[in-house]
Amino acid sequence: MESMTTAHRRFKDSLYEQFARVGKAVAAPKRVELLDLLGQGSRTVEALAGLAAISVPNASQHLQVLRAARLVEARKRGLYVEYSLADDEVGHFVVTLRGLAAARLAEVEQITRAHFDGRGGPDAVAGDELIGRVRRGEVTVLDVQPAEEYRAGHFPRAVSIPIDELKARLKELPKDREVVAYRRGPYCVMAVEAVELLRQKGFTARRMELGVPNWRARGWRVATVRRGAGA
Amino acid sequence: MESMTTAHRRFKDSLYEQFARVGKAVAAPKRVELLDLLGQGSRTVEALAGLAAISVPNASQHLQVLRAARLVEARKRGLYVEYSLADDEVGHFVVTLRGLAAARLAEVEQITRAHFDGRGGPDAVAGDELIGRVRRGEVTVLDVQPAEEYRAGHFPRAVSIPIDELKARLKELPKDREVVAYRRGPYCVMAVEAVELLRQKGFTARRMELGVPNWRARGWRVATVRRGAGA
DNA sequence: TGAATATTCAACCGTACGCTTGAATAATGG
DNA sequence: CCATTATTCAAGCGTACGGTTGAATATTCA
Repeated sequence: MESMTTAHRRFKDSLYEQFARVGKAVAAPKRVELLDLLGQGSRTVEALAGLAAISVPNASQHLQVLRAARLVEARKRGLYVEYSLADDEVGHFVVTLRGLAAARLAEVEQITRAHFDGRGGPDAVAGDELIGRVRRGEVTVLDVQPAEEYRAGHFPRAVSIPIDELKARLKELPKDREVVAYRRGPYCVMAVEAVELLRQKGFTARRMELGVPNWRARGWRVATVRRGAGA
Repeated sequence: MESMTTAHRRFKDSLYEQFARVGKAVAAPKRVELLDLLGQGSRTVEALAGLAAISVPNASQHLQVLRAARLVEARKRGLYVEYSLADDEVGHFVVTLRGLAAARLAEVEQITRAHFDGRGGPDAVAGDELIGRVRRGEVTVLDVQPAEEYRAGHFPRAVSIPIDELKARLKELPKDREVVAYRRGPYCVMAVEAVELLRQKGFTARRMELGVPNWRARGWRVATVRRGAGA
């Protein structure tokens, strides 16, 4: 019943060895962080080292590991070396990875909750107080979930820009209004990143406390029409 | 500009440490293979060890690593321990992982090509000879790509069953006819697995030589209608 | 109770990994 | 040409990992 020739075994072994190459690439926390940062755009080694809070040589060799796995590409620009994701698919993979971790590892929620509980919630804004300000046009609500999830239901008047497209579509957001980002679930990992990115780019940004399912639980209206945001 | 408090650093570090937990889980080739096998259904430790060609204790501790990362679950059934994927999302993640490796690592294609070139192609069937036999109803053509890719274009009269649903939907395939599976691209990793699974289950199965893009290049008709296969 | 069996535990070995440190290698600018 | 700067190379250190081997732990069945 089993056609388990040794040739077939060798074939499988070398195949899975390749698959594990990309697994190894995301086996180190700092490398995942680097991929995440690169998902927001190309950066130099020094910049990445600073953002990830590691030494420059350390960042360099992490990047070389990622390059060996073909997940990032290096391009020499003058005195600097600019690293970038090798492919959009890499970004999607990292998103999938984070999503799986968030879905399966209770620790992720626990850690995020502890962090924001400790700091009270200086950048968290309750949906209740928000809904009125949105009506008055004082604030832009940003949905950073994947487009499908947005379509399944979102905050009234929210603009949909998935987290991995945010960098490229920043110009769609008005700079003069505060931006409130949200993501599904009580621990909004993506929203945190979105807020950080927005602040880096000069926006006034906060994150929303609760996600879509919670609104439903509260009986809020959940729109299904797509609005704002072009391209 | 950077609100890089040490608290925030610690938060990020512990968060990415969690993400890397699932990275570490797929950093070993044999663990990826085990996940792949479990994607086809629950199995005992001994069965997995046999299929992956490793010792039972080795399989056991690999499975414990996967269990620590919450990717698999163990359920005691009598004298055996039955392992299974903890969630469908895990299966999707593995598919994404394989897909990324296949897309980015030329070695994957090279290895697969070398394997099937060496063995001639005993289980490979050319699309040319196939198209007539399909018309005559002598053979079932199986599209194991994700449903979206199927919708984007597929072999005439092909039945769509994504590889990760194949196990559950086997009964949709007629057992009396030969099954020819295919996947996009010249190296059909998924197709190979599908063929193996089908043969295990008593089907007569082969894989198709070329994928959708190649048909287009050859000017074949590529249908867009969904046919066959229910739920 | 006791034999049989599936799985896990525990100790061990060689290697690879992540990180640091200090020197070497490009590329730019005076 | 030399100083400067960004990056990489190279060596070293402690730890963790993948795998083997043999014993210990359940659970079933007689």
